[in-house]
Amino acid sequence: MVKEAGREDVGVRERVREALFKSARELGLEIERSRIHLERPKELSNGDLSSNIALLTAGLIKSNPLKLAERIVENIPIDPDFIEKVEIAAPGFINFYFSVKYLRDQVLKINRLKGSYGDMDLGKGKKIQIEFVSANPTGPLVLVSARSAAVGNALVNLYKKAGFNVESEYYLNDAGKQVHKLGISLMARFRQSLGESYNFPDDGYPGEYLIGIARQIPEDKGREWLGLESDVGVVKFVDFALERMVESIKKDLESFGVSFDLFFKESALHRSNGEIDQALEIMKEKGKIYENDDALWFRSSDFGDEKDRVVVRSDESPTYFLADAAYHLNKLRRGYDRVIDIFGPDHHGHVQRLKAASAVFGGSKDWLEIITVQWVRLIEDGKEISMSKRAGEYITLNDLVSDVGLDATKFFFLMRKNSAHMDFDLSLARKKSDENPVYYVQYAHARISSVISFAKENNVEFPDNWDCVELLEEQEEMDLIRKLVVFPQLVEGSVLMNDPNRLTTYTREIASYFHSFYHICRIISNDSHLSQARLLLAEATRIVLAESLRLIGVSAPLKM
RNA sequence: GCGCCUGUAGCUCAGCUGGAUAGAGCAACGGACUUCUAAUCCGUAGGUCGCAGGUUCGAAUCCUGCCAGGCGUACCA
Repeated sequence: MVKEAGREDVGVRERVREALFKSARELGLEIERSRIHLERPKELSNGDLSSNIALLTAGLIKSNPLKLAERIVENIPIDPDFIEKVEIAAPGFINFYFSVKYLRDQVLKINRLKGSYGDMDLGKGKKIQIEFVSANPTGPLVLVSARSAAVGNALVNLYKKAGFNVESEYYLNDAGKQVHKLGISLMARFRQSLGESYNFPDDGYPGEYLIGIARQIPEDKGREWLGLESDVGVVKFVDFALERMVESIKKDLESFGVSFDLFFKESALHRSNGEIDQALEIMKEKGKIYENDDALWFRSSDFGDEKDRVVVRSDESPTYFLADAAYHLNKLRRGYDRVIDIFGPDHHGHVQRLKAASAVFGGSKDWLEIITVQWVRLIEDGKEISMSKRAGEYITLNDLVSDVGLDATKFFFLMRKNSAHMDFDLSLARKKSDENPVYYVQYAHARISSVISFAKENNVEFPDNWDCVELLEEQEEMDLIRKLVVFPQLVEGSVLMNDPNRLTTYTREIASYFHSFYHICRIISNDSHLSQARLLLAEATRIVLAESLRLIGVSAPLKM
């Protein structure tokens, strides 16, 4: 029932599209429904929805677009309670205006549906997995990972709202050379902690966090590990380091408000006759493997990759790529209808080869979608903060959150589209003032909450009879409602584009429209019916704002 | 060299997958609080949408070629 209502909102375009389609067909115009494009004009004076159907088709029947538009409009079957006015504008647009009744009804609908407003069934329960962050557990989470975390988390929320059955996952690279280096680095730190003058390995991880972890190793244990044969001993250090690193990454993500259904360990794929072997076997069966220079190569270039990729090295060890391919074989077997990977920019070279592997394993063309989130630069007082991962000097997720706060961090990351390189302005994010867009939006929510409690104190209650919305007629009221009713489309659009940034922009617009309304229209006044009507509108705004913020993972404070 | 991303107001960025007069925030300037939160509102100013072609009724958006920046281009992950 609730879902139906949400779908109907997205179906607004569908209703208009259908009317256009029927009218056009009456005129003998054969046009595919899907080609009838409806958009929201920038200028309110151009209506709430606009169609370019006449412009598109006039050429086909050698007619003037304006005249054709007129004919289409003449006998268009549309409910006047829904669309009040249909106008034609040069050079041939057909503009639709929502009726005032329709808009007022939406205020009531939002009040009725509350947080479920905008829920929809786009996904039809399809099972979809979103994998993100997946940073190597060889150090604390850095800025790009933080950005991926913010984006991934928001997408999980959005897909759920859109009716998908979503699982979130973190792929843990707990095998391979980098992890080995981590162990060696920890061993070095441990030796140093014993007072040995031990040279730290050149290609080790020099960050201070390993010094801290080294201190946690009980001295007798550590000495025992050093006494073991070097291969076996290093593994002890690897395991210790991994356990602590994973623990701290999980903790950091949790305090960032991001959780995962599963942390999938790469090592699970490496067991004998495990998925890595099977993945290779399938590639061989499909004839996509050949040998060269003692190594095994995968013909990813058959699928649009720049060149073929090594899957088994000449020393017979599997590459990272083969493990990653095997991981996707595993995902495929788990029966997801779709899988989304969120990559950092340093991994974009992997996109084609992974898609190639998925195709070989039998995944359909759209089964695997890869989103690339771009780099983040930190700016302070107008200058870039330089970081060196090599030297172990960098700002972590934790540093950032404790500096500017949880909400500002997420909000800032989600203000940009994924594919845009972003400058994170620390000085601005830090400011708890009107200059900071997060507080602008949160302030609107706090303000509404405050008005609602003020209303209660003054015995203005939410009405049982909702007829009072008929008193809503001011320009600011209508403009605000028009903004609110777009919410379901925003949810849908964010999902289709795999980018939550629109929603963030939207929260700023809602806040702005509300503030204007607030200044022009006194909410709690001597007119009790009008007060109730405006209270309903304020509450509807609060609901949409709170739900939008929830989706992007930002809190909606009652007071500020 | 090749591939991916980016180039829009002084700064940071939107621009709804081709629409109508290109929009916000910050910074600048001028106004608005004895009444529900001034962390707010209203107004002014600010543009060759990197450059050049092309596609069409119509281009910031699509195509081609340049220019600039970032990243990738390992039998590392």
